Amino acid sequence: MMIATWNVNSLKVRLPQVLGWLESKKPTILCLQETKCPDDAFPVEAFAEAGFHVAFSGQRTYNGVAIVSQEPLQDVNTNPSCLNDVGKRVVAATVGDLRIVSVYAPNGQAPDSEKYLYKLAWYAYLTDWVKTELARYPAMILAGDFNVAPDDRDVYDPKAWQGHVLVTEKEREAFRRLLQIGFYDALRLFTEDGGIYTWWDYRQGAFWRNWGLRIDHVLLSEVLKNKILRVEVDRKARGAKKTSDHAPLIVTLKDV
DNA sequence: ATGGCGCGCGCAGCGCGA
Repeated sequence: MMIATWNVNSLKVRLPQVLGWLESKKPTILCLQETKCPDDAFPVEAFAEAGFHVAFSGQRTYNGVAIVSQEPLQDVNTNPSCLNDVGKRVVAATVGDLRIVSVYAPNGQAPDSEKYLYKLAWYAYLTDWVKTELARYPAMILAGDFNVAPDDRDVYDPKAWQGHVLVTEKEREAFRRLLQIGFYDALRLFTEDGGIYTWWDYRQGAFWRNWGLRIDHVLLSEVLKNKILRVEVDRKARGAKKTSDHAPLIVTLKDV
């Protein structure tokens, strides 16, 4: 099976590109973030015509997450109660034996900001909730924009980024605590190479200079960690016209 | 040090993202 995650920075603007991508890649599951799309405006029909089921949780202007799946989605949870969150940042659903969670972590703005404290608190809530969820669903995948570059290999210029949001030690700790409850960073199971990024700034031709960060991740629970065939970033999608500033991250698993 | 781009909202220019 192939599971992908993509922060699309507005599903309304990106819908044609997302549908084209689904048609060419034919992923089993695609998790979306930053749909910026209220639930009553979600393009359910467009996905249905393309042969995909959807689960979503969105709002105007900000945030918004979805799961797009070839197989029907069951036990959809759009509002984990212990997440205590005003933003729509998590949606979970079951596909066969797999529990899938599409995640959009807060950005954090700046290390001395209220939003940064909110981000750290949000990670603590997420970790608590995921722990409970993992006890119910041993085969679990968290896929999304975690807004943390786990270590300096994941940053194009660690010195320039030092002290900035996305790379601070507290954020990295929060991310590691999430992993410690029983998850594995799929890319790091596949390769130890640095310089693999999923986001590039729109400005300064950052993509063409490969000034990027690895902040989108697919996290696999223990029972799935030995099933990886391939992990790749679809840089071609990032290089397209009218693109998101994130590229899709694709994980292929065997026997799932 | 700042803003640089793109989006939503809404019709100007700002807040926000990362």
